[in-house]
Amino acid sequence: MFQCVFSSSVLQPHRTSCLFKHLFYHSATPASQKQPEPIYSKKTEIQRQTVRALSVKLFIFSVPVSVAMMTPQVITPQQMQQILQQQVLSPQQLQVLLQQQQALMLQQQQLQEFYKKQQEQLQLQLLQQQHAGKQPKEQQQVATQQLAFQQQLLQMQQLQQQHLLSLQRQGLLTIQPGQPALPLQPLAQGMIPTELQQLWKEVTSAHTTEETTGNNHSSLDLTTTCVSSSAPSKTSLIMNPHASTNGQLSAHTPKRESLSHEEHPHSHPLYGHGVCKWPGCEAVCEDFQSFLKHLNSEHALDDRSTAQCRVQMQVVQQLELQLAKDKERLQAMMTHLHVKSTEPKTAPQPLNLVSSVTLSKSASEASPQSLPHTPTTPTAPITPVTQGPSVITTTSMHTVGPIRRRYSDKYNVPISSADIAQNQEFYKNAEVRPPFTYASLIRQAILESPEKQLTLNEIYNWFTRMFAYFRRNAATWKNAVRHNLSLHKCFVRVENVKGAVWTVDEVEFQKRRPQKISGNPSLIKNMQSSHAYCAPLNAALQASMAENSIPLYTTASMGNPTLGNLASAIREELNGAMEHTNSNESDSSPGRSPMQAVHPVHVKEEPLDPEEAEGPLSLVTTANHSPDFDHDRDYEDEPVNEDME
DNA sequence: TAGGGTATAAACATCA
DNA sequence: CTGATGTTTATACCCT
Repeated sequence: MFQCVFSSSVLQPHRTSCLFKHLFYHSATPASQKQPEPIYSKKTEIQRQTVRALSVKLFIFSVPVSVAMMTPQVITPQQMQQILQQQVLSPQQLQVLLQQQQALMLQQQQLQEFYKKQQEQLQLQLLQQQHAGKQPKEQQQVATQQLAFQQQLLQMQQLQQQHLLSLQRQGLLTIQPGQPALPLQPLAQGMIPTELQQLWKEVTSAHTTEETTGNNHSSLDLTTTCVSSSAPSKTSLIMNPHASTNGQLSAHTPKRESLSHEEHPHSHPLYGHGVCKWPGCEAVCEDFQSFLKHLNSEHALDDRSTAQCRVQMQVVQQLELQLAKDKERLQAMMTHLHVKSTEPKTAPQPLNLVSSVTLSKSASEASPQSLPHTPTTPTAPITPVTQGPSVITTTSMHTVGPIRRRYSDKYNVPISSADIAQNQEFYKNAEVRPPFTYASLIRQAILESPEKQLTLNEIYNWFTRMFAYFRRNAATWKNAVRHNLSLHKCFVRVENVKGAVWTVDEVEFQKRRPQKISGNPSLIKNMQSSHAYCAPLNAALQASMAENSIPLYTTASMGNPTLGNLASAIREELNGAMEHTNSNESDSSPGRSPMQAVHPVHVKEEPLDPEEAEGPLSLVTTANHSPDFDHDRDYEDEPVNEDME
């Protein structure tokens, strides 16, 4: 029957997003034994993704990725996720890569130091020239030094290119020529902080005086402006060789071109979609030739270009700094957790860096039925086929049979936001037990209904529709559903014409969670930052994204179905919260239509289920979930005339 | 260790 | 009588 219902039912995915928010706290790996692995995997995975994202960004900023420049469309969060998820590396691989990266950064830093000195010297000389009159000889010297800069720059960029290529080879970066799926350039643009963009304008307009009047202040200003917290001593300059294609240094241009544009002779990191990508320029260039012309004329080696390069350098440095920090964190996490995780386990558990974050519905879609009956593989979900050799730690859990799942990690191991977003589709197709309590699911089902009320059978249907897992063991989970409906006071049975329906009494939530944040717009942020399950995202992805002015929600709203869902879910949650904050009267039973003769057969007075408590906007509060809400549920039947005829 | 929360199982009642 | 729907109790496990 349920199979039938499931297969024939019409999905209503538009409202399901909000479920996962609510239920998130209840998220837990229903494993019956404690498992450090999932913890390790999830957090480390996110950290790893952060490092990866930073690497990508870093390359975007520092190494022109020609292909990336060709696709100026806005990168979608999904694509970002793609970027983040595509590459699955073993910790060992990761370590090697990190070491490589660090070595490279070291080299780069040394070069930067060199540039800094050279630059200061150059500025000093320029100053002297201004005061003492221009001497052709010195000018030549300057030019020679600039030439040296260029060469050094080239070396550095070559190093980066090599590293990039090596990364690509190892699968860490998947920037493939002609792969429009990963338009990175917009990402890079999006990452430029707004202040930085402002800075570009300032530089563009006021560069000359700054650069000429103070040989040291200008760079400092730039530094402090765009890098608020990083070492301001770094005034080194990366000069784009292309900025120097104005003649005297043209000899280097082909060399560089050959580096990154062999395959795409007309692609240029500073040129994309007919627009000059020089920071702050965006001049329209019909073709590549005109672009080159523009480049040579407008972005020649002068003070302005120098200053702009400096700014770009700061951007790169900032990213490098962040990358280094995140790498460090990741290393520490891996080291720490690896040691820990191997301790309690009998068998050394491979690090599951492929967390559920990487779950894609593709796997489940591919063969949902072919999956072994694993009712107990909670959040160690069925891993997508795409995982390949990566290690999965289902850790013998999926053979335990239909045992009771324990949400041991309920408050400790948050599912990442990516999980939230992906869960919806994932659980729809994969027979993975959703890490949510029955009560939460029931509540969600009811709240998603147009009338905010469902019959028992409709609740059943919702379960089977939304979760492939509930296509099995119907007797078990249906019994549980009924049990929960009866047990929890927040579920109110009302009789209408058609029969009995179940509603959710949101008032009970309010009673229970007086500390709930009321509809404060900033709540979204708070929820994100403070809620346990959002922590990983904040700490890692969001940090790396938001700090670079990638507005999570803006991005989400740009079309990513997953993050978009999250955003909308939170919005929805907020709305629901507001709705029900001022709705002590109106919407205690949301779907209650006036015409329905409401006969709450069973008035349960105290909300008991903590799951319910996380009603709208209880994200934060639920994180501090205290189990003291469940008192006085009255088991004793109040003889309310139960007119269940 | 106790208490609370949840899942699971099952007995029982009611009703169409 | 049977199946669906509810209610209640018992038990186990996990977490705080």
